[in-house]
Amino acid sequence: MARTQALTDRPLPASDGKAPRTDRGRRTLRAILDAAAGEFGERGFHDASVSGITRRAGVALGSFYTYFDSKDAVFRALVRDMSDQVRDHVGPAVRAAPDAIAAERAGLEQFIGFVREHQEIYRIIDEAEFVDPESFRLHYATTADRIAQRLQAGIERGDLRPGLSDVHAWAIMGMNVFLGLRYGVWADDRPVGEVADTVADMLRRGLAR
Amino acid sequence: MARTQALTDRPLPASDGKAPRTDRGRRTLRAILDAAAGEFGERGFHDASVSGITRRAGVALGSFYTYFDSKDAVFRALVRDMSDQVRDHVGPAVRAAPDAIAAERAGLEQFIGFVREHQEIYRIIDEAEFVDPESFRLHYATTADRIAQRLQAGIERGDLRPGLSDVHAWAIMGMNVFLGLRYGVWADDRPVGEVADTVADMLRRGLAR
DNA sequence: GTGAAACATGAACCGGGTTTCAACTCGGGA
DNA sequence: TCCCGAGTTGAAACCCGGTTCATGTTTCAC
Repeated sequence: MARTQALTDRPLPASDGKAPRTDRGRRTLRAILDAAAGEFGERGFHDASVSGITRRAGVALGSFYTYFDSKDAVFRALVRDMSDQVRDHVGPAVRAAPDAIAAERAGLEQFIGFVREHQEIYRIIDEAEFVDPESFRLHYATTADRIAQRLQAGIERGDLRPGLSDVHAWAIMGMNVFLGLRYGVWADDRPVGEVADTVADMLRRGLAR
Repeated sequence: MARTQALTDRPLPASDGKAPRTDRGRRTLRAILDAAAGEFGERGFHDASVSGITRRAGVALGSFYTYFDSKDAVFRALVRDMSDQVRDHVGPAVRAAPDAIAAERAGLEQFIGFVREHQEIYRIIDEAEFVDPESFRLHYATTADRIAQRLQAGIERGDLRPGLSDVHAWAIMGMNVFLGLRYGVWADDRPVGEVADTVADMLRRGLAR
């Protein structure tokens, strides 16, 4: 359950008015967040317990409430944090791609790779549909939006045919999410590159004979 | 929250050894299942309560335990039931399609249509990822399998190019699920047929210029 | 060095929801 | 008509985890 610090240096996501003011406090908050990712990832929101989080973090139960208002609040913080991590991990490779199809290929490849390192993101982001619908919506709406912008850029560069819409963006996102689940979380019986190649080929030429 | 009886006449899904033996019992079980679909669909698994289900069903709390061993058990029964309903609703149109791309188009069209009538399906099947992972896995694995079989048939008929694999099947399923969420549940700002046409075109020719 | 603010602790409180159960009613076969 | 198993009832036992809070400890600016 390795946790990488996100690339950009955001303030640590505590509840309003509960941001730590000393290094000691920042360390404790970090420990709680990492523990929460583990606890929620393994047991799901409902079976996860605040005392389980603090036990993993090696702090007292009460310390949790120094930084978060509730169990919901830490979950919300985690969802935003993971959403940002995905974006930061996928972005660079996408921007470095030579053309639009290659960009989508790179996006998928990076995404599945990220998922293999952070299998808990499915349990956390998907469960947000029930625990924190706002964050869930936001995550997918902005992701689809980024894809739509890339498609638009591809059209303008002449890589892609005109007339692509948000429907295409949502289709691509859906593919990526399910391929990540199947080949990143459930099993790794195919190399990431092979899956990405297959999809890139499908996006380029379609399936017809 | 209309509920259609599934096409095939399966025994009503009670817990083991708790199947009703009289008509009166079958009516009560049916009422509990329908109420459960409404309750879980509106409030999600953990906010839903057994007393909420029995209140909706108009039966006493204790009657619930005549038919189900636990809150988990009724949820499990519901997931399988909805999974079967989707299959039964989408199947006929897919089989009637003239070629492989048309079949996928029809499948998506039917699916989004079904979702618009049964928005609770996402709350129930998606939440199964946490409440009943076995059913969740089963639902998506068998769905992907059916798509893979259709692709294979399409290849043999000469509609599709050879070399399509389970990756393509999972990609298509992912597209469908997310398009159903976006254009079936979140908003209906595009006609179902338009979404289906867009995807069919994408599957046929790809996105490249 | 000192004091005040930040931080840490964990027992106890508390509410809510699942499950049990013993008493009761219903309905259909003989 | 009578009988008995199937079905119904809802109060209460039971369980469990989120949250609070009074007390003790650490940090750091001055």
